[in-house]
Amino acid sequence: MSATIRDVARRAGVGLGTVSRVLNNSPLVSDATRQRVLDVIAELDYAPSHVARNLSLGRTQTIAAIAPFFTRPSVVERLRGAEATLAGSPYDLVVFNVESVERRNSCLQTVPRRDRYDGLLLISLAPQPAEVAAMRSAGVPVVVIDKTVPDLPCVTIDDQAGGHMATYHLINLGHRRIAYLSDPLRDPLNFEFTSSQDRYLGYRKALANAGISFRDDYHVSGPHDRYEARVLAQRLLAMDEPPTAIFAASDTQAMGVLEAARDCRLRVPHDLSVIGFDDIDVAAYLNLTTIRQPLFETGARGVEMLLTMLENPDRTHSNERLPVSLVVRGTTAPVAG
Amino acid sequence: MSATIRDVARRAGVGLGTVSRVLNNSPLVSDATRQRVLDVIAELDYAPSHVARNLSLGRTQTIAAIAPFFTRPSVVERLRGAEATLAGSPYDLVVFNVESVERRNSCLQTVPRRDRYDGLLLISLAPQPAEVAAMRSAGVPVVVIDKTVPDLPCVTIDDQAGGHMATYHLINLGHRRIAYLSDPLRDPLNFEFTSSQDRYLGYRKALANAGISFRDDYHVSGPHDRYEARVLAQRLLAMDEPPTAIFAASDTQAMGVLEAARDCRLRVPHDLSVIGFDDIDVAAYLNLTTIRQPLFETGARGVEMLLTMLENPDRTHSNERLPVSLVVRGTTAPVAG
DNA sequence: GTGCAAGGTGGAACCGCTTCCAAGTATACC
DNA sequence: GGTATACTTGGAAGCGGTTCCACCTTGCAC
Repeated sequence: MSATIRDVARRAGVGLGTVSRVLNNSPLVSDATRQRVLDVIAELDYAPSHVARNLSLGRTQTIAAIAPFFTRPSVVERLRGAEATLAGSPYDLVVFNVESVERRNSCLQTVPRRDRYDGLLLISLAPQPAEVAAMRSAGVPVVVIDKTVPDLPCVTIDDQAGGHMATYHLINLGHRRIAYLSDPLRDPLNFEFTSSQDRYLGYRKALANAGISFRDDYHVSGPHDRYEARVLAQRLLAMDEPPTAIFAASDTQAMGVLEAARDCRLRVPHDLSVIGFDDIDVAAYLNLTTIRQPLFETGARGVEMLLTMLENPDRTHSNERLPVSLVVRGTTAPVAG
Repeated sequence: MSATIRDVARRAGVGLGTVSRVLNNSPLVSDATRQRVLDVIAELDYAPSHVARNLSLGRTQTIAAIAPFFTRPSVVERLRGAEATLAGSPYDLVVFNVESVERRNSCLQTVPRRDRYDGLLLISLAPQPAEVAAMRSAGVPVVVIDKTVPDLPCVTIDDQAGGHMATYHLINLGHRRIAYLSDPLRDPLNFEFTSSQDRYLGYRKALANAGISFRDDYHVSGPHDRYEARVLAQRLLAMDEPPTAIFAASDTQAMGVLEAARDCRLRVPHDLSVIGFDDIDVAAYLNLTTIRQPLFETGARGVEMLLTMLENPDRTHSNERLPVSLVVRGTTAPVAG
């Protein structure tokens, strides 16, 4: 079908090794020979076989990314950061979308294979110790994004600080009855705590610092979903003593809260303050006050770390924590007198 | 490092060919031998090298997808459909995100290589004739999603019917002053017409059928972006004789229209009817009337077509057009008396 | 003129798998 | 017992690269 290195060698009247050296920019070729080989390559429209080269070199030039719920804006943005960073490298990015525990398990079990991928990016997915051990013994470099996993380099944000920041902002506005609406603190997909848990801790800490006692009934949680959040928020707003502000663990859930406020004919922010988390694209559109986390950057940084690990296998990598910031928009205001 | 087929053969006391036959479920192995080999494979925790097998078989087991603007909900949903369908196959999905003309060109030039990908999925991206020719001569099977390209199998929706449907819905509600807000009808990324163009034709046709004369100043276009759409809509609403209904070529742009309506203190749908296109996730949240197109399904269907092309290289594939439907929600209403 | 380092070069061996052919071993049938 | 038939089986060759070693030139110092 297509030309091989042998065709080039024959045509150029040189040996296989010489063509290979030209291809790999080895200095051990005379200029004249190099030019001749280059000419033949152009003439034959020859391109070296990626697969053959990889077999010979014992690599795949491919990085796998496993991420839950593709469609979540936060995940997409992280993926976008990863893709953008990889675009400047010779690596391909193959993606796996996880939407069930079965698929999570099968991906985590089958994907980390040294002969298939040179590196693995785990987005918002925390492997269990046994799975970490399997990855290690498979020899696949792994970087985790948006989760902290023992023995694995991680890129995270300071969820606790974010939770504190959000709550503190509300307290500063005079709110005392502040609810927290989140995902379940334990994540069925990961058998471990979610970032909602850390944001919760920040929330608790901010309350405590301000001398506001925590009310159990002001914390509600349910699936990461706008509709679920709406129902939860409706429940909060129907209480005898409803909160004057709601901190949602994600912008998506904050959207559900806004919807519930509308259902109850509450004006935001006059009757109810709402703050989200993530600063996804729509947050600006909704004029939603939120905690911004650098989504794109975590994806990009994760890939950077992975790439340096590939170049330098023995260097160990520590965790990195990217900063969050408060973005004040129009859904939070001083508590109504 | 890891065990090879030779290790297995030696250990099981059989030949290379026999192990290979066991791996490939060839019936030409006695049960006793097969079991022995299987035992050794389990014992050695052997897994055949993907790369080596691919080199030998002359394939890559990889499909590339090139898509513009990852972050657009419609693109993500298509990608999700593609990934989900591929998950049941032995193929990997590698993704390329295109956000500039340069990257578009470089992707379209470098990705279609037979030795790198077994198949190519083009999402909302239309190659030019020269590029199509290059793909053909490279021998890479290609399926196009959301664009119609001569000589290439395509999965599309009936944009013109959708445009007609949206406009007809508004006319039915008594609207006569109906504006159309869209992307530029010509797409800089694709050097060709966009789906906005076909929706535009449907819009024009519906107007004509109803005996409503087309007004040039009721058609505005700009980049596919909420903010741009907002500005465009503001301009429409500031006209001496503003439209009573706006048909936006995408839900994302419809969001900008809603925003502009809010800016102008217009109540939707009482003062202004708004209809979108796509039925992305947020549409339901915004209670947006829209034209639903099967995004996930186009991705899935595109992959299915590609897979059958891979199995059966000589069968030619025709284009497929998936149906759209009107989803009436709360942003359209009879024109105010 | 000889010796030697350094620059160029060819090609066998190898990466790990599949495939195909030759050959061995039963079994069946006459 | 001989031979045709059907299973099994081993392993060389090939997929298309890279690498390493041996070998050949040069050029330069002595």
